[in-house]
Amino acid sequence: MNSASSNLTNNATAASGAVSPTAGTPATPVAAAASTPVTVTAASNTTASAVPAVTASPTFSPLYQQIKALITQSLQSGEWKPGELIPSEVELAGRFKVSQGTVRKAIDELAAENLVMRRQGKGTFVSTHHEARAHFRFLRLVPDEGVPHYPESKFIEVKRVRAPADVARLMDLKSGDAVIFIKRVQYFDGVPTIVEELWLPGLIFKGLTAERLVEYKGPMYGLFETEFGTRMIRASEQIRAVCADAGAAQLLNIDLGTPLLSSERVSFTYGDKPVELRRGLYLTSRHHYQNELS
Amino acid sequence: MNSASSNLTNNATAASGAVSPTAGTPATPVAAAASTPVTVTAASNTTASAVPAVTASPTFSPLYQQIKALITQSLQSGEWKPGELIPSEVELAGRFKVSQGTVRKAIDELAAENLVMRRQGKGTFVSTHHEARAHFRFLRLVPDEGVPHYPESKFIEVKRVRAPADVARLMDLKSGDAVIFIKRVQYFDGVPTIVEELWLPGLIFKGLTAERLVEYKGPMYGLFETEFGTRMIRASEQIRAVCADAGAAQLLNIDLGTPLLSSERVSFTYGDKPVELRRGLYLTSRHHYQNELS
DNA sequence: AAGTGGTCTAGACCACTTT
DNA sequence: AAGTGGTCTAGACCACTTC
Repeated sequence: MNSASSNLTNNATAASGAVSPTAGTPATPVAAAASTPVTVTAASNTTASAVPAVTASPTFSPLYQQIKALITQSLQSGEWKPGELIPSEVELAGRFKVSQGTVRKAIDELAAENLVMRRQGKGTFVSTHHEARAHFRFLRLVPDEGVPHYPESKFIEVKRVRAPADVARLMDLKSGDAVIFIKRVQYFDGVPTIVEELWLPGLIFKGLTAERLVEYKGPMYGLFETEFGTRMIRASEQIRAVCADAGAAQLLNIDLGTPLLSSERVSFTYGDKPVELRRGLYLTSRHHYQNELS
Repeated sequence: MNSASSNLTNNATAASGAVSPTAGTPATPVAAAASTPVTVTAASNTTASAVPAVTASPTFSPLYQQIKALITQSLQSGEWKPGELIPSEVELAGRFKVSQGTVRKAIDELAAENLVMRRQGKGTFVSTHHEARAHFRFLRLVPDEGVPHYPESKFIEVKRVRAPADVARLMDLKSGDAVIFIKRVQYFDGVPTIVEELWLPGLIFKGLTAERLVEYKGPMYGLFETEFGTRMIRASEQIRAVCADAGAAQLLNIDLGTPLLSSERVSFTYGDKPVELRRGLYLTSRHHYQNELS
């Protein structure tokens, strides 16, 4: 069932008749018959751009954006789980009482944001981090020669701690909040290449243990997605060049002072909520960070 | 005038009548009345994916992709120059004898690739590197604190040389071909932060002098675009961490061995043709490389 | 054959900019 | 008022997958 407040505002007063000409009147309520036909002013936008403080224009948003927000809600709530098939365009069009073209445009954007994947003839699927193609979306380190492949992990440390001030600030927590700290080394063909430290909100990742991490093969984001219902959507990364300190030098088996690529990355889930801070040091003597600019 | 061979193949035999049911028959030839109505099999794709050697399926491509290719040709040929307004969607639809929706979808993709920019109420404009928003598309180095702004350039060296083997390979030239070599340092607030070396094909950039570079204010890509008719479309970048050698240390006024971000970037113009190799060393003590992953 | 996404059309109206 | 891009609809057919 679609939760309460979901009234679509058609600010484009559709083409062919039947719709009352009064602007702002919903074409028809969504799903569930009884629902107060109040004009929605972009309030159902969980994902979208922050709502400007007060006043400002009524913030009209096109129908397809409202549909997109509704679909996103269903993704976030787990109504359709990662890897699963979502309802067809025609069915969604019927459910939302809009044309298929409008649903299509909504899904087009979701597909562009990698939240869903379309497959002609089969349907539209919820994206998942359990796929070869998703593995390298956030890991851009590739070997100078040979084909990219996923590294092996060795966990150094996993513990619950109180969030230091800088970590808390980046993750939108309060200083001292419980967080899970993970430190690991990753190996390409047996060569230690990445040492990274992760912080995760304790509230969300309660029950995450070293044992669970070790026994799980594959990308951590896959584990997070299936075990903790938290899917990483996008990330923001800051890259620098630094010198290896004693700790990194030992773990990566390199000389003190070797130049390393430093990456500080904050990952976000639905609603632009930060749910991971990751600080990595990359050895780039046989690998490089690959970026496509456009 | 649209050059010869531009016949659209409508492999979707449009909806409402008038079109002969024979598959492969063009809906109607494009522009210029007289043109041999021959079935085109994606031959007019200059930009697109390489045409598979021989045989293989007839390589159908949707109408909007063919329109996109035609528009791209006009952009490349300079029929519409950077910063200029291109014909309206309705006009293009009329010219190509397709519906406005089809032109729209073609332009949508061009806009997504930053080749054109749409402005509601005004029209669609050819993108240009002479814009504030374009300045940071390829330069991702931003200050740790304060607002980003464009650096000042000081040119160290500008000369014609023969392409070394590695440069030639990356730029799709023959070893020994004439190239223009440029070395410069860039300053943020007076602090030397970037030292970079560029190689450009001598054939295209004939007449590029140190004097012209020095007197020109603004991003080099702007100069290349207006003076040499070569517009950079996308780039591929490899990033590493390295130690400052004697030359870099002197130019950046830092200690020998200071860690620097190394970027090797190949930029491409229309038709995925490489037209610039740029090797930069970035001092990241007060700046960082900003990347958004999604 | 039926269902799904993908393409194409034609026409309507909205939001925005300029005349 | 006229022109441009932006949204929305309804219906047709194509390409692909599955039954």
